This record gives sequence, C-alpha cells and structure tokens, in this order.
Amino acid sequence: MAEESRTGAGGRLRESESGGGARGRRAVAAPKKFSREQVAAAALRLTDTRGLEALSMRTLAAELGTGPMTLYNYVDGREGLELLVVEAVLEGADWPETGSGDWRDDVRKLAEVFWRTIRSHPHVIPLIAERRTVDEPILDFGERMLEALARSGRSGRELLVAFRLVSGFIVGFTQGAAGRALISPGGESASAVIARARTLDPERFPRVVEIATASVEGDRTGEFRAGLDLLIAGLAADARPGGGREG
Amino acid sequence: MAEESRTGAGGRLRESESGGGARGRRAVAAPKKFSREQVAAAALRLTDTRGLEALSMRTLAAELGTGPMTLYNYVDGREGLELLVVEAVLEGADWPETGSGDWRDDVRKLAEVFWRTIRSHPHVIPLIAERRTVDEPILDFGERMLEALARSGRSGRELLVAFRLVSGFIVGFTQGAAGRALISPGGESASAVIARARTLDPERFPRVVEIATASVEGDRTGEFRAGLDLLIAGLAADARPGGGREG
DNA sequence: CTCCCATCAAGTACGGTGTACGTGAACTGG
DNA sequence: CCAGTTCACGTACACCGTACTTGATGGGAG
Repeated sequence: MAEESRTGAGGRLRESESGGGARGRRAVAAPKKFSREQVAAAALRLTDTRGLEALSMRTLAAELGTGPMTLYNYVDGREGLELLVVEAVLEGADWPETGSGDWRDDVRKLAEVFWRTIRSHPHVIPLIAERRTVDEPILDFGERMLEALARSGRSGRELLVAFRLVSGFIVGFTQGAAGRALISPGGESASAVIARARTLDPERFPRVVEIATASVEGDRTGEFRAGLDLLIAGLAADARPGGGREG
Repeated sequence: MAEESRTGAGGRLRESESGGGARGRRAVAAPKKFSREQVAAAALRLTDTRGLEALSMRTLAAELGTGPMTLYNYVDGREGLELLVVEAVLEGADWPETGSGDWRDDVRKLAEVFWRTIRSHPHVIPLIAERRTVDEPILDFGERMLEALARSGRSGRELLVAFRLVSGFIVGFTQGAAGRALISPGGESASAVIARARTLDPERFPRVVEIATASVEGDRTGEFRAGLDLLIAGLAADARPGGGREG
C-alpha cells in the first residue's frame, strides 16, 4: 500500500520553492519541480474556483505552468488526481478525539466535522460520493465512525447496516444539499435551486416543490443535525439492550 | 406514443404520422428511423452489458447502425441520453398503489421497489445517484415517497429532513452495495469487493474489513430491509404524536 | 409535368479529454 | 569519464460531445 512515489527519498531533492538566493545554475530537471502538496493545492484551488469539470490534466498542468505529462510524475493518472483532491479536502479537517465517551456523541462529532469539511468544498462532493468506498482518507474516516458505532453494541451485519445508514445519510444529505446540477459552477446555489424548483409543475410535484423551497429557506446545518439526531435516536433505540458498552 | 415505422436499410419511407399536422404548407419529410423506445432500449442494453463508460453517443450510434449525429434527433445531447437511460430503468418498475394505508407500509413498499428496480441495472446507479434531483422520473418517485412521509404528520422542514434521510439511505445503500469502483465492468461484483477488502491493511481498517466481508457474505436485500426498518421506526417514534393522519 | 425549398437525417470536423511513447536533460555513483 | 537513473515534457493517438454543413426527400406552386 505504502508504495507512494518514493522516488524523492534519495535525499538530494532540493525543492524548487523560494529557497536560497542562488536558485540554480541549471534550469529545472532532476529535483522535482513541485511538491505533491503544491500539486494538490493547485488542484483543489482549481476545483474550488472553476468547478469539477474544469479539473483536468491539462488545465491543472497549465495552472502549474507545465505540460500535462509532467503531472504523471506526481499522480497516478486521472484516478490519482481525484484521489489527491479528496485527500486535500479531508486533510483540511481536524478530526475530533473519539473513542472514550458516549458513542452517540462521537458519531455526532465525526459526522459534523465531515459535513463541515465537505461543505466548504462543494464542488468536490460528487467526487467524495462516488469514491467513498475507494479512497483511503475516506476509509479512515469510516473506520473511526465504525469504531464509534461498534460501541453501540453492534458488529457484523448490524454494524454494516448502521454504517450504511449513517454514511448514506451524510453523503446523501450533502449531495442533495449541493448536488451537481443544482449548484452551478458560478456558485449561486440558492437561486439555482429556487429557479429549478420554479420550473417544476407544482401540480405534479407539489411536495417536491415544497421541500425544495424549504430547503432553500432553511439552514442546512440545522437540518443536517436534525436528521442525524433522528438517526442516532433510532440507532440507540434499536441497540442491543446490554450493549451500551461493547458486549 | 409516437408510433414507429421501421425502415429497412438505406432508405427512409414516408409514413402518415398519427396526428399528422395539417400545419398548412409542408408535410413531414421523412419518418423517424427509430422510435424513442428503440433508442432507449439500445442505450440501456449497452449500459447493462458494457458498463456506464461504454455509453457514448458514438457507441450507441454504432449499436444502432447509424451515425452519432442522428441521435440528436431523438435525444437532447449527452444530458438527454442519460435521462433516457434513467427513464428506461424506472419505467421498468411497477410502482405499488400507495396513498391509503399506513404510511410506513407505503414507505417500505416504495423503497423496496426502487431498490429492486435499480439493483437490476447496477451500472446505472451512479447516474441515478447524481441525477436524482434533476430527472423527472426520479422526482416522480420522490413525490410519491414524500406523500407517504407526509402522512407521518410532517411538513416543511421536518418533511425535508425525513425525505433526505430516506432517500439518502436508499441511494447511499445502493451506491455502497454496488459502487463504481467496486463493481467492475466485467460484472464479478462479489469477488471484486473481496479483492478490494484484501488489499486493505486490517490493522489500519479492522472494522472496514469486517463490514466489507460481512457485506459480501450477507444478502444485501436483507440488510436493506433491516436498515429501512430501523429508519422507519425512528421516523415513527419521532412523528408528531397526533399526526398519524395528516394533521 | 417541372421546379422550389422546407424539413429532417446524417457526415465532417473542431476542440476537448486521458495517456502511451519517446527524447533528452540533469543528476549520481562508479 | 561513463553508465544509470530520474524527471520534464513534446508528440501523437484514440476517444469524447457536438456545431456546422451537407444531402436526400417529397409536397406544393407554377
């Protein structure tokens, strides 16, 4: 797993940042031109400002002032590029301490940090939604969440169900709150949703229109918490009676 | 619906269309070469057999024995093509009668039909997940689900939360059960998941590995029902006391 | 009848994508 | 000095969606 690009481990790599004044007798070549973090930051910046469809090998390369193929020295193809962006987003989160207190609190805390983190990069949401069973940084979060859920006395199939419930809710809610077509690259989410709801026939979709409106007017975080609390209550009610601690 | 006239190879034959407009001056020049249903069926077949990434204007056109641009006479670009596939999938469902009995039963019935319908076309799942707030056939389902949920005594924000909970669960569960990278175009889902789980470090992701294994061994439909029941129980417990009927 | 031209099917071509391949420059250890 | 290795990156290919253009068709007007 850990076979990252261990190419730079030779020791001699002098980063090409604004280091010492004599920045080189030579033009660039043997030491890496960028750090992986630089690439990640550029990719995330690109995605945040110009949307997910603007993220391509070529645009990113242009952003960095280099050619497309150079990126393949930092990233394992398009797939790896997306992974890099997801990583960059999740690294920005500061995960809470969990594992000791009430599992409900931990579930809540974890979910909330995830929610807040993701929401600050709305364009990345589709990426996270479709890659959540693949990327390690997400699985890392999943593992913590599972640990908390396990303390409700679940394991095996029940744990699986509980996890799917929670993660499905988180991703679904996030996705629904700022879905692909409802948020435009420009970024005016609210008006876009409203506009979209307006085009719907209110006779055919009365309640869809109703909740679409409610969704725009309400505060999403409050709704997220409400849904999560409901979910946690359900999980607690269903938990194996003696299983407040691990049974 | 538009009735189709099948043309042989190479020629287009005139056909008096139903409702052939006496639009004054000109009559129709040529009948359509395919029916919309033919196109939809071909698109769905293509997606089912060769995966979502094989669905393109060009491949579909080739499948139909015509050129790419011809499709634009039947479908509004790539976007419309995806809509067509989603439509084709959801049209295959036979929706239950709802609206009269217990809302819990209706939620269950609707969710289950949706689940079963979608699962029979696993490659379309990502499409449905990301287009669920956009496509009318999906909104149609959403409207029915909302109607059922409303009978738990909710409206406005609470209804929104309940809906997000349920639909997030459905989509999340489906997506998780047969996600993009976990199911390969070839179609060997179970072994792929196992293989994936094997590559994970069990020290770092002990519980992820545990539920991944459980997920392969268990029957998904049972887990889906279990999660759904838990969710419904939570919704029922939280329902406004007097609100068994619409209040 | 002939001719016109509205209409729709379909081809060509353009600008995009991801990336295999190859070349060559810069460094390192012998 | 000379391999050998690592990296930058230009070129090229196969693919994508689709704007634009062409071409066939056949009803009405003359």
